[in-house]
Amino acid sequence: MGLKKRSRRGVQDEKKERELKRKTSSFQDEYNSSKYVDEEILKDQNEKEELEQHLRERDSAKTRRFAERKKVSRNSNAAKDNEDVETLRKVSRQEYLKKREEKKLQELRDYIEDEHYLFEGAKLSEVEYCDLRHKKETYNILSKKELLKSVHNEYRIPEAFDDRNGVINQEKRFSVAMQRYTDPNTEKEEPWEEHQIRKATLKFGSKNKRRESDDYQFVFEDHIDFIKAFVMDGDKSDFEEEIALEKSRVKRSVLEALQEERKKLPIYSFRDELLQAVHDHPVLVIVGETGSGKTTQIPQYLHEAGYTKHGRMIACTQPRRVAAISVASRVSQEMGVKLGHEVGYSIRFEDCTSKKTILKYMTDGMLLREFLVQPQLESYSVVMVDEAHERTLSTDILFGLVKDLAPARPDLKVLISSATLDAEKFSNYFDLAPIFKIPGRRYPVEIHFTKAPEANYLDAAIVTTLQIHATQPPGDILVFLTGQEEIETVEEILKHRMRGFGTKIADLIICPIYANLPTELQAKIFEPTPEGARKVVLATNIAETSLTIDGIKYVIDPGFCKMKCYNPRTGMESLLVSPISKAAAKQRAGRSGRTSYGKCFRLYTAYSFLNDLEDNTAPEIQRTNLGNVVLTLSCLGIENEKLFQFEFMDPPPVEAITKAVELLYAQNALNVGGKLTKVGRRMAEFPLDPMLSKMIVASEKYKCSDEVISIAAMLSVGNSIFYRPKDKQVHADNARMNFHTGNGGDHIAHLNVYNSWKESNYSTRWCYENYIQVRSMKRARDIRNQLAGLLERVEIELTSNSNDLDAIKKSIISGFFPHSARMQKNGSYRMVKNLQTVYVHPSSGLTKVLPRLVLYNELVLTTKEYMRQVTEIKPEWLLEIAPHFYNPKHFEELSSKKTQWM
DNA sequence: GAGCACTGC
Repeated sequence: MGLKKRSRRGVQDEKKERELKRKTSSFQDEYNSSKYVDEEILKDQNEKEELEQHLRERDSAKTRRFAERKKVSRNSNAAKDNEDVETLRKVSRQEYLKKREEKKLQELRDYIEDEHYLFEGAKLSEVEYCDLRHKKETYNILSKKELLKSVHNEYRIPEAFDDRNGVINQEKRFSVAMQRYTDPNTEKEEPWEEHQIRKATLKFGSKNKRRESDDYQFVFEDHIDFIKAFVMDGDKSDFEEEIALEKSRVKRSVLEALQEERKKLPIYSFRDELLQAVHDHPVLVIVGETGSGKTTQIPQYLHEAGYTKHGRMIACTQPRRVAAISVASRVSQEMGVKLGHEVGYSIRFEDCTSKKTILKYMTDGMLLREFLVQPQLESYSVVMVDEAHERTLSTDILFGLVKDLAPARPDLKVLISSATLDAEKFSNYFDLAPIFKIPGRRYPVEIHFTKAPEANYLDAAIVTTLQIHATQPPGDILVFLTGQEEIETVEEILKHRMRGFGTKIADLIICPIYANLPTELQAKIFEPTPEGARKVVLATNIAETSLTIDGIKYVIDPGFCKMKCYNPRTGMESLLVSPISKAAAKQRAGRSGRTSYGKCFRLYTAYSFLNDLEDNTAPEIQRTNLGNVVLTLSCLGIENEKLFQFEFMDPPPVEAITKAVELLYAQNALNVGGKLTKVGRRMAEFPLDPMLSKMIVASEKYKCSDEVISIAAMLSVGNSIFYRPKDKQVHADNARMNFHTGNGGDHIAHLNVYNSWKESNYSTRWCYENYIQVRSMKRARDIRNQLAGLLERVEIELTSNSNDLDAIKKSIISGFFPHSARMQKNGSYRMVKNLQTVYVHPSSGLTKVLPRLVLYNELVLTTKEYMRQVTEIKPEWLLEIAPHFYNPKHFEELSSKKTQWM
C-alpha cells in the first residue's frame, strides 16, 4: 500500500516539477524579450513560489521518513511495530549483510592461508607485509565479534583524494592546490594574515563522530609494550595563571596588557640580577628553556638599561629566518613602535631596518656577513647569540670570531643563550664565563620506552600510532620519520588500515609534512582537528625545531634521522640514516608538552637510550665542506697557520681545512703566501661555494656573466627544481628532457629552465606544466637578483652571450676544473685526478649520451658514487684553463684510445 | 634507472 501511494505521489511531483520547469523557462524567455506586464510576472512568481514551497515540504517529509526508517533499522526491537514492508526490507538486508559478512570472512580465511603458504621463500614488500597483517587482524576482530555493524557504511573522509583501493589521485589532489594559480592575476603571494585567518576558520567536512570503543575492544595481534620511564619536568601552574591573565587582558589597552604580560614571564624576576651580571662580565652564558622569554626580553632590558646609547645597536641572532621576523615583530609590538624603526630585522633578501634601529634581530649567517664589512662590529654594543645549542655552521664560526674579537673590543658585551645541556661547554670555551640560569615553562612529558628492541621501526611506529588512537584520550600524534619516502609509505599503510576499521574507530587525519612538500599541502597540518577525530602528523626533522604544531600530545620517536656527512678525502657527500642523539631525543619529546601534559613513546629501549645514543649530535662544522668557511675566514685575515689555530669550539677535521685551502689555492684565490688574492677577495663577496663564486668571477673574461649567474643561482637552490610525482614519472621525465635539447649538459639545461621561466613571465602555471617547483624557481630568481647586485659591487659587467655555449662552459670549468671525470670502457667514469670510479646520476640528461670527458657539479654517495649535474667538456679546455692542475699526460688515453681501463 | 633530512648567506 504504502509503496504504491508513494510512487503515485512521486509521479504527481514529477509532473509538477516539469510544469514548474516549463513555466520558469518560458517565463524567463518572455521576460527576456520584455513583452510581459508586471502583473503577469507577479502572478507567475507567486505560482513559482507556491510550487517551490510544495517541493520543499515534500522533500522534508521524505527526509523525515528516511530518518525514521533508519532509526528503526538501528533498533531491532522496534521492528515489530512497523509496517510489513519495512520489516521485510530490514530482514532481507540483515540476511544480505550476513551473507556478505560470511563471504568476506571466507575470503579473508582463504587469503591468509594462501599468504601463509606463499610466505615461505617469498619476500614481501613493506606494504604487502603490513597488508597481510592487517587482514589477519581484521579477521580476528570479525571472527570474534558480531559482524553486522562493521561492514556497511564504510566511512570515508570527505575530500580525501584517493579512491577506495588506496590509489592516490595525484591529479585531483593537485588540481585543488593549483586552483590558486589558475588566474594569472592572483599569482602574487597572498598576505600571510589572510591566509592564516582562512586556515583558522576553515571547517572540516568530517562528522563529529561518537567513539564506540565501549562496544569493541580491538585485538591487535602485534602490540608493543611500553614502560613508563620517567616524567620530564615541567611547570604547569604558570600556564594557568597566564590563561587567566589572557582572559582579563581583553578589556585593557593592548600595550598596557603587553607590558603586564611581560612581567609575568619567568625572566622578569631575574631582570636586575641579569643586568648586573651583564655589567660585570664581558661574556655571559644564559640557560633558559623555551618559553622563558629570553629572546624577546633580554634585548629590551638591555635597551632600558642604556646599552643602546651613543647610537650603538643590540644584535640578536637566530638560526632561522622566520624566527628572526616573528620575534622582531613581537618585540616591536611590546615596545609600541613600528617594525623596522627602533626594532628591525635583517635576513637575506630582506633588510627591515632603518637608521633609527637599536634592536636588530638577524639570522646568524647575516651577522657573519657583517663581520666582513666591519670586522670590529663597531656599530654594536651587545651581541646575543640565541639558540646556540643548535650549533649551526654560522654560530660556530661566530663563536670563534667573537672570542677573537674580545680583546680588541672590551666594551662589547656577548651573550650566549642556549637551552640547557651544553652550558658548561660554552662556559669553558669562553674562558669560564658565568652561567645564568632562567627557569623554563613547560608541561611535563611522560617518557615511555619499549620493553624490548623493535626490529622494524616503521612497523612499530604504525602499530604504536593505532595503539594510541584506540586507547589514549584525544590529542594529536606526531611521528618522526627520516624522509619523504618513509612518510609516504607510512601514510599509505595507515590509510589502508584505518579503512579496514571502518566506522568503529574515530577518524584519523593523516598529515604528511616535509620541506619539499608543496606549500599548499603543507598548510594542512595547521588546520584545527575536528572534534571527535584525531590528527597524526608524519614529519621529518622539520618538526624538531623549525615548526611548531599546536595540539600535539603524543610523540612517537623511532630514534632515527638522516644526516649529511662529508668525506674531505674524496670530496663526497652522503646522506645517511643514523641514530639521533640524546639531546635530539629530548627535543623531540618536548614537542608534546607545549600546550598540555604530553606523552612520548620511544621505539627503543631505555638501555639503548643510555648506552647507544651519543649525548649530542656532531656539530655541522665537523661534517661539511669548509670551502666557504675558509674563504670567509681568509677574508677576515685568518689565513695560513692562523686558520689551523683558530679556536673552534669543536674543531673540524684538519683534512677538511687542508682540502679547502688546497682548492682555494688551485683556484688562484690564495697566493703562495696564503694571502687572499684579488680574485679571492672578489669571490668572498658572493655567498656561495667557492667553486660557484670562481665560476662567476671568471665569467667576466668570457663575457657571459648574465648566463653564469643564472646557472649559479639554479645550482645553489639545489636539487628540488624538478618535481616528479610518483604516478607521473614518465611525463615529468619527458618534460625535463625538453630542456636538454642539443645536449649541452645539465648546466645548460638549468639555464634553459631559468630562461624559459623568465620568458613565460615567471609564470606559476608554466612551472606546473613543466613539472617544475615554483618555490625553487622563485628562490633562484631571488638569488639571481642578489648575485646581479653583487656583480656590480665587484665591478663585473653584466654581459650576455647566450649563443656561445663554449664560453659558458669555459666559465664553469674555471670554477669546477677539479671535478672532471672521463669515461671508461664499461660506461662508468673515473676521476681524472684521483682515479676514483664514479657514475653519471640517472637524473642527468646525459645518462644515454655518456661523453668521453665530463665535468660535474657534485658527487653524492647513495647506492653508488654518482656525479650530479654533468656537462660534456673538451680536454683542451682543461689544459687551457687549469694548466697548473692538469698536464697533457692526463688525457693521452683519450686521444689514442689504446689503453683500456678495466 | 635513482632517490633528495634541515637550515643559512
